[in-house]
Amino acid sequence: MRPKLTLKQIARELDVSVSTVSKALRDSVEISQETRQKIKAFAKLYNYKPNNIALSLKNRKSKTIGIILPEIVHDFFATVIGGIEEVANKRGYNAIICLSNNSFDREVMNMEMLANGSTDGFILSVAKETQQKEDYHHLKEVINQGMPVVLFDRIVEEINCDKVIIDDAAGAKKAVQHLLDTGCRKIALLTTVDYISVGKLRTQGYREALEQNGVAVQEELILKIEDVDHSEEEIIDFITSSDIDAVFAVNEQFGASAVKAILGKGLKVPEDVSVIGFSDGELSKRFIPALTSINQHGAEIGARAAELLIDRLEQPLEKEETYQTQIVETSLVKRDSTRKK
Amino acid sequence: MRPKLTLKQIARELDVSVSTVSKALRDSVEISQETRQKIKAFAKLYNYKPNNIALSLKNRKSKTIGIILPEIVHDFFATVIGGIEEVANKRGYNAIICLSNNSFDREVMNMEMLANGSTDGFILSVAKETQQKEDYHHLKEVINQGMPVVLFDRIVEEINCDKVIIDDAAGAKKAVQHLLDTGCRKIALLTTVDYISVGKLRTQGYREALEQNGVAVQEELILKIEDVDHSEEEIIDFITSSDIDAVFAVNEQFGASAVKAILGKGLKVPEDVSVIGFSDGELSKRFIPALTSINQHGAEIGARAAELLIDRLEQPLEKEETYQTQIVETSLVKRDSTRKK
DNA sequence: TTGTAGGCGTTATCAC
DNA sequence: GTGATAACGCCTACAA
Repeated sequence: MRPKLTLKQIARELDVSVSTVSKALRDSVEISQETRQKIKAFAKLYNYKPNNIALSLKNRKSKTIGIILPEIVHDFFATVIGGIEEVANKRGYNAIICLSNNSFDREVMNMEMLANGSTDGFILSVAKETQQKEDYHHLKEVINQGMPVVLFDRIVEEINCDKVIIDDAAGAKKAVQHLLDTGCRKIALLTTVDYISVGKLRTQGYREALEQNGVAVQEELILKIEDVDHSEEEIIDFITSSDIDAVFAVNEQFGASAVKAILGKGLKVPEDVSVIGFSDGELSKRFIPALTSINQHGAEIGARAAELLIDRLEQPLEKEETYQTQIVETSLVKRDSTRKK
Repeated sequence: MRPKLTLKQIARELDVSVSTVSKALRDSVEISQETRQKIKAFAKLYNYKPNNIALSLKNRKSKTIGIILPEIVHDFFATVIGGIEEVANKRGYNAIICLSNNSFDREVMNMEMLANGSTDGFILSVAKETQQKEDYHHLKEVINQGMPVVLFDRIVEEINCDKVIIDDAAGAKKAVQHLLDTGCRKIALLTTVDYISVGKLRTQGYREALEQNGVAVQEELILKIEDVDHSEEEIIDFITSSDIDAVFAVNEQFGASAVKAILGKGLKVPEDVSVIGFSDGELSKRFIPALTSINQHGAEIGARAAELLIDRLEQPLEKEETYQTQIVETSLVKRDSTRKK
């Protein structure tokens, strides 16, 4: 076992000073060609790599961005990570991911841990529990210490920072409009409880689309799901007892359950009932029938969030605090769970 | 904006020395009750948190474990992360995740970055490309430097370290046996190319099950899929032109595509053709029909890997190098894509 | 051309 | 009971 090589060891080995080694490795002209060659050869031979921790401490920056996510099983978050990593790596940063599992405490813990030097800034989507409690002291704290934060997807209006969101309401409108255009009138909405920002916005888009098309909103066609773990049962009960010709679901899981409920009722998709889900992930693509859905362009969101964050990090001085909110457009992906026009 | 508080600042503020502050905060009896109180109150008031980077540098350990995964869209890896985090947090460690995206270069980059002080050890599943190239110098390097590594799922036989695997071959046998027991005889296998260790093992289990039941293996019923991105087309072509009464797929995506192909052929699942997939994720659960599958117990794998790693980290001295390979048993989850006995 | 000294934030050791 | 000093690994003015 050979422990990691340090400058000091190289110096001792080659009988020069530590600073000579340091300079030589950074190709400083102060050092003679000869010594430089010798030192670099030695370092290469023994595969010297500077210690990141020491560098972070010295430079007071880690060239690392922290990503904190509520969960990871959803394709959406997985694609966002991809987008972040691509930009981050291109710009010389590394990304480390922590999960809050939708728990407020874990979110706070993770942030505190990473904020203590491990990370130069954050990209995060807040936990469900955090949105419920409306306790954002950890975000404020970090921002206050001068670490930039970029929120995405599940954002917090009242926090002053850069944000990347999708046009949730517009996306929902697009979905419902498509249902209306293909002849549906009794459109059910499967959504989350209101404290989830995106659920709320998508619900709003649903309402607007109906109203603008002169279709009355029927409150009994709206199902707000609280307990995601038992969403399927709830959805099946709801759909079995409702008279509908379409379903708009705020995520693809709910969409899949809706199809199951409809088929279970002996009806056909899309002939009798059309279905659209939000989030265009694996499930939508692989499902039978493949689900028409609203694509959130996760990679794009991640990429923009990363650009925004790194821009902030590298801006020499914080000029006028003009935080941006970038909006990524969603798009409708037509598949087999809705009718042709 | 108020930058992070340091010991030095507290010391200056309270007009004591840095070491006094340090000791007071760690409740050293050397310091008088009075000063201790005062300092702790101040620290609390201004929310002092020690700088992790400095601590890491000083202690030469980070209390952090690095997780490197080939991808994240698969539920399997997501559940493994959950298992790791739970154990890690319970034992006072944090976990940071990096993705290789199945690229050799990214895997190496990520390891080198994390190995430079950010992490005390690794838990990883190697990238597809790495298994193909059979280049494991980065693993050897890190182990050589005294950092423990635990491999799981896609492991490398020739690397000497702790491992956590599932009984891939036995799991596959279990699946195929179930198909045989429910009357299937012409069982197709949808697998990956051989350099993927788990694909190879599952293929082996398939063969053994057939042989032990006196059913001849028909090579033309085995499809080795190279390009996962176009797996669906390939699977549909294959199934359309094959005479089969069952499909065993080495992952749930392939299983879902198989069902689509079968239905497309005008046959029924499971009446005409049964389907079993490996990995019991969201897709299997939500699919219609819900897929019978082999559960890999990802959380259990993660938990064991973390225990193994932390044990190594905390073992005072490395006694006799007796690396373990722990095997987590899979289980068959019967759903609606296979017949009842 | 090379080396010395100081500092990033922390803690352990030893001196006062 | 308190403080100065050195060290973790690295970098950079400044001195020699």
